[in-house]
Amino acid sequence: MTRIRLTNTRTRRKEDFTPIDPTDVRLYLCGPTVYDRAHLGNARPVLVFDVLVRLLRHVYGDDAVTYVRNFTDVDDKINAEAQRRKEAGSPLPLEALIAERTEETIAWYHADMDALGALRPDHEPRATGYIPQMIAMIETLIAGGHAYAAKGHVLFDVRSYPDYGKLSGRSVDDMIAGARVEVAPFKRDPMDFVLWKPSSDDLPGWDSPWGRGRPGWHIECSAMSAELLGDSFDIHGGGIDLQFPHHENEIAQSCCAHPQASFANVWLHNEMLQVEGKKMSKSLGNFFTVRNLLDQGVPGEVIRFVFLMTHYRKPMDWTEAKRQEAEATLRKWRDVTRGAEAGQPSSALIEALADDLNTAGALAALHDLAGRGDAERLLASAQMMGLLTDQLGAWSTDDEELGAIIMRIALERRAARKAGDYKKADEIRALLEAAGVKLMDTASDNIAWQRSSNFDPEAIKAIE
RNA sequence: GGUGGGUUGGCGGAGAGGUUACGCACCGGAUUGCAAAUCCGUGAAGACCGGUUCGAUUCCGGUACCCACCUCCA
Repeated sequence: MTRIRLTNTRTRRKEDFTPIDPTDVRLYLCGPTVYDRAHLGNARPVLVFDVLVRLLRHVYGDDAVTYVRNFTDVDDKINAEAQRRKEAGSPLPLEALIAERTEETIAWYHADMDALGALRPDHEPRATGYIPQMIAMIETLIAGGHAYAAKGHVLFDVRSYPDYGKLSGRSVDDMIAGARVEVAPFKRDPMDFVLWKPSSDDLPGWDSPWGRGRPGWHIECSAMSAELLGDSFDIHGGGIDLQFPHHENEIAQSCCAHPQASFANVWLHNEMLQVEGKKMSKSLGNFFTVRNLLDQGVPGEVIRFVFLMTHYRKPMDWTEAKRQEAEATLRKWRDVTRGAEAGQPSSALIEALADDLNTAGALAALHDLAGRGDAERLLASAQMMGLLTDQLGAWSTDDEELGAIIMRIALERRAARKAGDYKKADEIRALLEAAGVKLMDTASDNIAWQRSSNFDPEAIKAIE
């Protein structure tokens, strides 16, 4: 059996992966808060876990993996958007506006991640569907002396959990020293965090032993992972920015509520995304969503390829140059594999992926297969990484009408060449090239052409 | 201030204490009416300063610079 190695944030080491139950490998990925379109950075953990799940299914079997990714649909940003619509004159009640917002955002998210070739998880729980489990867990924490109610809130008592801070390598005292923490007067310790908070009448709320209120951010993941994967499961992940406080708090809640269990054995964290060397932020004007890229005509498969070029534990830079390189490589590989049947994935590829998801190394294995013209294995291996799938291939097949136009122009050029009129032949070639079509003369006299990055259908039509 | 990570050839980007990463670009050759594509081939690296070692880009320490987190954030 393939030995999978993963870098575990909890131990800060690359370790052999040993599932709790090889017939049911269980993973949890922190999913989006559904208040707006997914930005490009949101795609990174999704793609990391997508490759991981494909690898685990390959090694342990298609039915031996359970993948959970949540939707956070209780959040003040969602409430704010609903409030905005209400104030803009919507006749719907606030609860309906909130539901409307989360529903449309989830549909966008699905569409955008589908476009990147990411497999849907086995379960996509929503926080609002697990409120009773959260309340039960909070009651357990209070009973165990790890949480306390104060002024309609329930807070987790970080001093009650000696390992608090272990995941992120901080001590409670260090954090207090330098942090700008909001210190509510009813907190026993400034680092105590909210498990439950009261809701005013204009906010969504649920009845609880502490009055009408809503859960804090972190408790949902603890409750939902326990419900769907058990108190102990294999892998938990997300962006490195979630390491603290979100994952630290999840560990505190889950381990105190289930002291006999291990919670997540392996913690995987991906590094952040940059754009042209800078942090993606609204103020720098380089903030964009997955949908923005798709709408600009960047195929989802190209976006996926660019992400896979960089190891998940390193900062990844989205650049125009990479986009072009990815597109050119994919076109070449799609040409090589056109009409081929998928064979067996190469062992070099599996080994690269099994070595802490070394997707860059795996792409090198694909380059090797392409170079040797091994179309069957290239196809199977690329598909292991979610590339060269039928689902993602539409962008690389050309419009028939346009193809016919190009063919007619190319035939005219061929006639000119045959007649020895190289001046005319070269002119036609230059015109096509300016419109993004590269012509290639072949020995067999067939017409062959490729698009380049400046491909422009209107310009091509204008030539004829 | 605290914590964590990074610095590899023109660019992107991996692994490994000693043997070619790989891709793109470049250069040389084959091929071509000329190109393109393709094939063959040559170059080119590991921030800086020390240490360990027969040998370090790879391990350890220090310095510089960069980034992230500590506040909603994947």
